[in-house]
Amino acid sequence: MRTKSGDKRQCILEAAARIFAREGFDGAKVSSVATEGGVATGSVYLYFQGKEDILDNLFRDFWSTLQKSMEGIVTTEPIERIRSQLAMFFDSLSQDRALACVYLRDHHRFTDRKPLGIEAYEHCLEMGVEAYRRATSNPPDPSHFALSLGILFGGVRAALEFWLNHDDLPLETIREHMLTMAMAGVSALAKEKK
Amino acid sequence: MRTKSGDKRQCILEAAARIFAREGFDGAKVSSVATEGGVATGSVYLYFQGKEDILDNLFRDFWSTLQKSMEGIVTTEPIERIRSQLAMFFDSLSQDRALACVYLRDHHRFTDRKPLGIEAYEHCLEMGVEAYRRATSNPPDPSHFALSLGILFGGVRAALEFWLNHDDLPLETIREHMLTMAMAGVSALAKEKK
Amino acid sequence: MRTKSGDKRQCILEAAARIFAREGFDGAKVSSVATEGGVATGSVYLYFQGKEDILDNLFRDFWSTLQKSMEGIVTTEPIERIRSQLAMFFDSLSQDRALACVYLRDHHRFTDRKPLGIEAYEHCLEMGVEAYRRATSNPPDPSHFALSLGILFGGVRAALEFWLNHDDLPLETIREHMLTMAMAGVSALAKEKK
Amino acid sequence: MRTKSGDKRQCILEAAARIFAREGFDGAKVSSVATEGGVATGSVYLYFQGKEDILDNLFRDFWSTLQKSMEGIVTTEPIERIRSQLAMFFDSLSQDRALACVYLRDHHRFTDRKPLGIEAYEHCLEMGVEAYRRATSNPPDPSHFALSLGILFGGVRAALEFWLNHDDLPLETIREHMLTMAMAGVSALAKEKK
DNA sequence: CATGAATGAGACTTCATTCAT
DNA sequence: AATGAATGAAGTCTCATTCAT
Repeated sequence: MRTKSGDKRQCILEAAARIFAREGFDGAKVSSVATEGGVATGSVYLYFQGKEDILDNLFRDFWSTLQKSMEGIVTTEPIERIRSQLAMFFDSLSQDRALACVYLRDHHRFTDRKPLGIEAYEHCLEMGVEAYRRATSNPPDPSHFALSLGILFGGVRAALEFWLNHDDLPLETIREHMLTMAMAGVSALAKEKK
Repeated sequence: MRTKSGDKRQCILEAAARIFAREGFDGAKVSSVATEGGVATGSVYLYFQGKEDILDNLFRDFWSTLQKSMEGIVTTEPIERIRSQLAMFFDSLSQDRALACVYLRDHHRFTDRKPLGIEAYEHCLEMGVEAYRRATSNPPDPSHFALSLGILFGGVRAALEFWLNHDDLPLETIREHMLTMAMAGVSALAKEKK
Repeated sequence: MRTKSGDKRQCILEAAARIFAREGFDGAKVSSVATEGGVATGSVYLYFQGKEDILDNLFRDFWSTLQKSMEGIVTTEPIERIRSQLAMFFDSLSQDRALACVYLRDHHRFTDRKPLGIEAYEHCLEMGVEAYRRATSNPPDPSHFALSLGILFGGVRAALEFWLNHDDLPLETIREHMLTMAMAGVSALAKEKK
Repeated sequence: MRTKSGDKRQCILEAAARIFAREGFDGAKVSSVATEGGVATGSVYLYFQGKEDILDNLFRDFWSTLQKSMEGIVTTEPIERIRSQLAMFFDSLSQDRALACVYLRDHHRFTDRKPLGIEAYEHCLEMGVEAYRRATSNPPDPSHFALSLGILFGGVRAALEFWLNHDDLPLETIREHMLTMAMAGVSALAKEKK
């Protein structure tokens, strides 16, 4: 209860990110989250349905923010759009170490269980696919798009993992490195498809 | 005297892979693993120290096998070696759906806690770095190598995840797609470094 | 908010004494203690670290009480002090059948593992040794004191065991009998030392 | 299987004494006993009904031996007989540290559960009571005898406990000390009764 | 007789969730 | 709304005993 009740929800969310990052979702105790958030255990259940719901909200908020950012991309040049999207995904996570940690470790949790998951997530995916579709002038095969995107984002995630586990390279370097590789991959496909 | 059948150990290991794949490591019950393996709960502890030890062994075996395969690569051409390594990694996992599932979800478990983890794993990493070093003729910066490799393998993992979650693309297609993108990334870096 | 009632702690402690008395420490189930105490199993762990901690607290409380009683002894006559101490030890235990039972059976548990155990226990010992020292005017040999005291208390314990196992003699009789024998032993030594 | 099969039983018994002494009866694993005895786990069950039966046999053998010794006492002088009996009890146990340890810690186990316990034990008790009866010329009150004997043996046990836990006094000293105190107690009662 | 792998019941403990205050 | 004590279901691991060899 360190601030006015309005952002207690936020406190819990942030505390959860830190605790989940440190202990893993399964290893985290609701009571630890509460303590870290300066709140009583029971209060957590005033704002969330349960432990799982906290994680869902963490992800929902993340994708929501990301969606808004993505919608701000102005370039219409497809390749450039993809690049921006990857960069934004990278930047969103690299801004919050704890969240990144949780996302990289546990994102399968919401991916797996909810094929029809979070709305914002779906939107982001669509934007990605859309950009991808236009980057290649070929007959659309949605599966291929999804696969390519998946691989690209896999690369971004790996870059972020590297960032979390090593201290020897500056964030900016990692980012550029990743983008270089990713865009090379995109180009390769764009060319191949022709 | 009944002899400790090595085959029972294997049963447990395989059962564990299936159960871990379905329930996640934390969600999996040792008793479920035992049942799935056609063994009494207590027997699990004859072959493994505990739940965690099963996972470790699963990974150890995986890397061990992979290491042997990798050592069989004959090409000396660096780029070609990298390609082979990525392919082998992909192939090892795509051969065993359950194991792939576990690996993709929980590999951070052994990565995180044991920087100096499994020997075979270290060897594989070294081979990767070595190939990478020779693929670029520049002054060696180990960090960059590790980063690049990490990104590449992140891509492979993502491709495998796609395979696990979708049924619409044949494995072979996914594999080629992934390799194309990965090798494009490698080339881009090789060129850039010059 | 329900407040951690100190009375619940006491309930558990008393229940534990009864259960430990009946089943022995190793044979006792935490769940039985909880049930006997009218509490949920998990609640036991709100008040105690674990099963062992309950026993420790049982003993700690016992020695604590005994220490306070002993400090109330006013006689300065050494022989009389010893008599009072033995009587008090006897009386403390004979007041609580269950505790006596536990003590007589399991006191080695805390004696063995904690040479530097409970503070109150140490104090009681010191008081005993001190009285003993003054009862004999000879050059002090701490080991002999400890041995003599040990034997005396062994006798008290045996008397209490008799009380627990037989119903044919009134407590008071047992007490006097024991004190008579004990004090005879003390006198014999006091004389011998001259 | 370190010796010819005949004394395998004895091996197990001795191993059990050592293990029980170290770990306590409840803490001891049958498999540890087997290992310590140079025997397979299963073999233990060829010679004994189960864990408990080993303890029973340990005690049975002890009392059996003691009984034989006691029957060899020649003095007819009652006081002297009591002294000899106490001494014999002390000597029997002080000859085998492990057994003493077990006896002192766990003798309640067979005392408690078997009021009509081991035959040899009963005989020893009778001999004690008989000597005691004759040491006092009063109308017999069996309960008093049993109580007095109990107290005396409690003293002996305490002396042995001291011996096990301290190294600073020679066994002989402890023995004499104990006997002096015990006999003083006996005399006191003999006198009082008149 | 001997072996020791296999069994499975059962114990301790944890922790998500509830609810009295 | 807030609290945190209380709950009790459930999971990991142990170990006495059995039994196939």
